[in-house]
Amino acid sequence: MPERSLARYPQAVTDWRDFSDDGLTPTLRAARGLFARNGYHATSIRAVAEAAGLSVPGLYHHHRSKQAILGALVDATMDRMLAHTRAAEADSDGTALGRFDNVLECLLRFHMLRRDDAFVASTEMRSMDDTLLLRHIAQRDEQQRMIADIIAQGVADGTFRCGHVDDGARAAASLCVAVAGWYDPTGVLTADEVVARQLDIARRIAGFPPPP
Amino acid sequence: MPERSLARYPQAVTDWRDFSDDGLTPTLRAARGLFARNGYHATSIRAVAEAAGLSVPGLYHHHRSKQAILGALVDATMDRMLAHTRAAEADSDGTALGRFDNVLECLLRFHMLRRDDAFVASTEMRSMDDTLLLRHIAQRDEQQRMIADIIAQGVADGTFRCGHVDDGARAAASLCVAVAGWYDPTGVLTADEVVARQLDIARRIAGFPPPP
Amino acid sequence: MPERSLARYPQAVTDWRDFSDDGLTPTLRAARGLFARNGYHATSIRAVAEAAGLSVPGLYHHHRSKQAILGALVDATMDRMLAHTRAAEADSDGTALGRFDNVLECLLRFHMLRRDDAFVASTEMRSMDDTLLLRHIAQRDEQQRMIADIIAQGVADGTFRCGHVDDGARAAASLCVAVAGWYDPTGVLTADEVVARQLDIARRIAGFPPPP
Amino acid sequence: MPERSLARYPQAVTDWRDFSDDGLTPTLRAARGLFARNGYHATSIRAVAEAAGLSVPGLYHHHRSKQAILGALVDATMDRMLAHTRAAEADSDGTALGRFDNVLECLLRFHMLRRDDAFVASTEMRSMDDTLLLRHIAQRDEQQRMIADIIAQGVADGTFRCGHVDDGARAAASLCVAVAGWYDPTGVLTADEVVARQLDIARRIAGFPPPP
DNA sequence: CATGAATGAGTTTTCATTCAT
DNA sequence: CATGAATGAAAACTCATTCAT
Repeated sequence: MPERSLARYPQAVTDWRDFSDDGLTPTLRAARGLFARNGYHATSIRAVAEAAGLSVPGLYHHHRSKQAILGALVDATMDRMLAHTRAAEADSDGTALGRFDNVLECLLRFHMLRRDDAFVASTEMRSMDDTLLLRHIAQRDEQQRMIADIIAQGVADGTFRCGHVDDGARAAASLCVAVAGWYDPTGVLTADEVVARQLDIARRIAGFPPPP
Repeated sequence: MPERSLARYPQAVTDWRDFSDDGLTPTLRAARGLFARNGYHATSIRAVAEAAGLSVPGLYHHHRSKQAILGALVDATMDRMLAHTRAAEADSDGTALGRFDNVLECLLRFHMLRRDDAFVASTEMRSMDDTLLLRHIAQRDEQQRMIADIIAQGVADGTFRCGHVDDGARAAASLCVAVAGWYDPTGVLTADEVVARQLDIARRIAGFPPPP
Repeated sequence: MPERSLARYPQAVTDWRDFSDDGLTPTLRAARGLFARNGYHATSIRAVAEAAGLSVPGLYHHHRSKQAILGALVDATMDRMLAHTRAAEADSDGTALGRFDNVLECLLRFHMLRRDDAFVASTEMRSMDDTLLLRHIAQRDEQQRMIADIIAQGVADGTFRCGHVDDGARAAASLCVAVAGWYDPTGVLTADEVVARQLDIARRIAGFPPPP
Repeated sequence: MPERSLARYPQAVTDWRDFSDDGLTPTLRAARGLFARNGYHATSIRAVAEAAGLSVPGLYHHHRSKQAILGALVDATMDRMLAHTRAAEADSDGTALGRFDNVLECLLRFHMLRRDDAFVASTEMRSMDDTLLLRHIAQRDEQQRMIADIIAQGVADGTFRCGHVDDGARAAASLCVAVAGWYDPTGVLTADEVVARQLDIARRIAGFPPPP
């Protein structure tokens, strides 16, 4: 049974830094690559089937429509993102800075290592039907609320200085999302170095260290 | 003759804060709206013609292809963005902070007031043919270099503290681009308030004020 | 073994007015309903399987093709129609009017009570392959010849007055067939009342009572 | 402009016996033939286009969907049928028998000479969408009411004897409709002879001449 | 510039049917 | 018989584009 359908919530995250297994079926992997490179509407179902090594009706055996493929992809992506960032937060020391660093590092790695998945999820919002879009937005907002909560803790205890917590959280999240658009795994910088640099920027967005 | 084609470089910018006139033909205005809402590939040439109040052959009288419409739109957008940010910089007091504030405020206003234009230009890169894409990237990079130069000046004279100038410039530029994705002109905050908040975040990205 | 395949000729008819048991397998019952409502070509084999509570390969276990399903349905319908009308005739007093009334009443009840079966058989002639079509036409013609013989007897002995016996037989048969298209078992008239009214019309078609 | 779209109501009928001009566009003529021979669902839009000498998109230039083609065909058919039967009635001497003979003769000729049109309209009711079906049924019912009115007049003045006027009208109309299913213009009988025989049957259905 | 007509190549989706297990 | 997977062929329909008038 090669195309096991994804459970909505993946098994427990053991290492929140590990994104080596994408957990996707061949079909979704094929769709992800094509959607990322050409866009949803510029990708034909024929091309997806071909890339997945299936005939067109074979593909429809697994997914009832092109939109359903996008849905499965986006759901898997957002589920994984939330599951990992939650694990990262749980793995922290509980301080504002500790939580912030873990969650932001996790988000950065996710957008670097699951580049195409993340790119599709953030780029194809216009291509999602209403129910999928609502689900996606809800999870995106949940992610930002998580960051906002952390910043608020830091502002309260003096770790951060940030006038508008929600704006800061959005900017920090956007910073991570943007990484999926330019990060090149074959580039000169190591992944760790990229993470360090972007995390430094994220900290400044949150107002760390606070000026005197 | 309602559809005067755009000169490649618009007339001199008299007020870099003023984006009230988009300088677009009805056709480009129609295409912009549809491309922004539905995406390039999900927009048919017929829909553009209809929204522009033209017949299909009439539309082809003005633009030789669908791609040429995207090209004209993107070119106009990037030309205007660069022209305004250059004017904003020239209008500054020449200090690093003065140049930074003017350029970033200009970029923010551009992405807020020319929302759809900016959104299409940044979203439809995958839909651009090679020559258009190169042109677009060159102008985007020029814009980022401009910011990087300013940050570098500030780092040199102690105004900013920023370990990696290029990363900072990209993050600041991305911050502005992201605004086009969420800014709602009918929202509760005034445009000036949004600009102030985002400019504050941009300054922190550049490392201002520098911690002791 | 729920899906016993039909013998070509059903067991002897004990009561020619009784159509309570259609003698169909679940598959044929499902197909009949869908063919009647949507038509043969608008009905998918998957829909038939689902309505029959079978899997698609399970359905193919019983019938070698979609066409074979139609064939089994039409054959069963025509066999039953002929068997019942023959029984009705045999049950008569042998006079022209007695034979006519019995046969026509039987035909009318058949088209009312086996509505969908009759409707499919008469409506889907265009969907039958050559051999099935020939079989169907042969049985339909046999039915009409039966009526024509009866009318001819009545014309000969003065019971009926009908210039063109074959035309009359066809018109009488068509009258019955048409009933399957409009009869509503939930309507205000009882089945017996409908039979009486239509039989009256059929008699007039045959020229009974003859004008002086 | 080869494909003039049909006005909903054809020009005034000058000779209600004349059905030589079908007033159809080449597309509708092609569709009519294929729908009549193979049925709506068994006819592909490709086949219609080919038979009409058009490419597939060329066909869609004239009709927005396959259903719209059926609609145009059925509407034209029913409009023509009603227009001619009204003209036939108006052309009568006003007596019940005169009206009846004219209207029924007209209906018979229509179903003989516009065989395929009539056959499609009566056979493809299951393939019509709701609005088209309602329109079709309304016109069919109007036709039957016309016949019922005439029979009622004849029953009132003693010309006809018919216990249930509506049943008689339906049977008479069905008789005509059935003709489209079996009439063969190349057969041995002349059209006039067929009309005469069937009209004779129709009169008997209405109860003419009344038995003493 | 509008109208009207046209088209090759493409789109997403469904069909009847088969086969291994 | 069910499940699950598969497929060639075809379905209805749309695309960007062109051309004559």
